[in-house]
Amino acid sequence: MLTIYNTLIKQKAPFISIKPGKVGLYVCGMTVYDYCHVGHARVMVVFDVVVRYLRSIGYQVTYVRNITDIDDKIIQRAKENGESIEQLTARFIQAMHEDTELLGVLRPDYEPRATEFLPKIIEMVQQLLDNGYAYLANNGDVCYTVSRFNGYGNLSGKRLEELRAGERVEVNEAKQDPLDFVLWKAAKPKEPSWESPWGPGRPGWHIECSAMSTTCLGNHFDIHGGGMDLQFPHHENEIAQSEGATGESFVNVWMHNGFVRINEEKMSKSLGNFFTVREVLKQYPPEVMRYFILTSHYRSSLNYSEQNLETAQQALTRLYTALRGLPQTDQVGADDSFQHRFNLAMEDDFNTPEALAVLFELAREINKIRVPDVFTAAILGNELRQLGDILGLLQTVPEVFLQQGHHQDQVGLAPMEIETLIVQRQAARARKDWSEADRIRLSLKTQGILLEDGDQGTTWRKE
RNA sequence: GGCUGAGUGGCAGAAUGGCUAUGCAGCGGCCUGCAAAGCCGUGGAUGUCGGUUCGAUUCCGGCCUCAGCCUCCA
Repeated sequence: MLTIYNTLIKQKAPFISIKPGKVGLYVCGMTVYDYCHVGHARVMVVFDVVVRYLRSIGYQVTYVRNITDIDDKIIQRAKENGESIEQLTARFIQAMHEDTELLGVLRPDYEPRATEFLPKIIEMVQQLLDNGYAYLANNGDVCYTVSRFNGYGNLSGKRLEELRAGERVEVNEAKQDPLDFVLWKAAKPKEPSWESPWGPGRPGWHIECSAMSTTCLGNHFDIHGGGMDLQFPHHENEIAQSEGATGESFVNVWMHNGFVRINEEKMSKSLGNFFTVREVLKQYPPEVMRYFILTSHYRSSLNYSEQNLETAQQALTRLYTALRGLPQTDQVGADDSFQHRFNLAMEDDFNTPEALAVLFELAREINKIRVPDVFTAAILGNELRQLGDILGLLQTVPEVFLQQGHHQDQVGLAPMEIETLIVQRQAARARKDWSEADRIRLSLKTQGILLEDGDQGTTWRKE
């Protein structure tokens, strides 16, 4: 039985989908004005694993991950760059697709963009006005009346009085209550705008997600996900808007992933301490980054460091080493104890560190049995690949992974040259010229190439 | 200030009211021409002070420390 931690009730609970066998999942994607950083990568990878796992246990998942392509930051960045908003967002959407593809993140079933949903957004704002949850402020904005919505603060565990007591609530004279938030912003000169019953303007920050999610998945759907920082106010406001407009319950399960940290501090745009995905991928294979993300539970924080990526590389090397040189087979083993334990880990709120531990035990079993019984080892290898696939790992040809090396931009010897040296060294070994054999091995090692003499001859890999 | 979460071996990171996580690193052995990889074995941990209990790292309470949210942020 799959259990998922639900932020709404602050505990794990058995997952029961609204429609049997089907899951509607919406994840807040990116605001596209810059490259993906490691924090974005974490959201993408974590929910990719959620989708893969749900599908692996038989659910038909409709996965929606939006793109926010209109907001203050985008407008500002486009202005700074002297390019149009369309050019800017197109560029970063393209970049995001490149990054996620490298990371092995499957495309969502729908990838709606805010600017494609203006009619729906306007309709929802009108519904909120009609239902008495919103008002037209004297500056032309349409604002949400937070105090009218029962249960505001349930998701983030905040109470209205506490929020009011906070010193950091923005002051805006047009709002009846400082906590009210903007649904529709009246256009300022030279800003992009759309026609609406309240004059030209553009959507507020939260409404686009309400519009996109309910359109793609219906007014009431199963799971909504995103980073912890979206819990408040973004998701809190989404609930207020959606339920206020539709009159229906919005989402059953809210999932929030933890942050990526650097030196015990949140990685974020505003702190400027972020690494972009493409920066990191210059140094490490994408699968290493993916593995690194999955080494901690999705709700925990994940500390970004070179050392942790190194360790990830080594760990993945161990798994690929077990897979290396196994004969091809389609056979499935009779013993499914590894599979069972893997599933126990995953159904416990997607416990990927525990699931990875099972993978290593499987690898040990393969290494143990491969000499006496290579056939059984091959079957176990299949299982390892299959389980790895649920995590989006281990789908590379082992030789390719092991020989691609550490740093992608590193120029080294061509494989042909390495093979030639290996042949020369074999000859030296055959005539017991150990010093020559060791010289070749050492000279390759200084170039990051490790030679390993095995039963089947000498193989090489990069350090 | 309010609220939330966390503190596990050298590092990373799970789990658990009593029994071996796992990976990397260390140590010993096997294997190897020597290595590497692999296998076997091994050392080493639960912030702190109390409480509950036959027994707590695990449950409860205080304290300390850290992070996050309360403002744009995945």
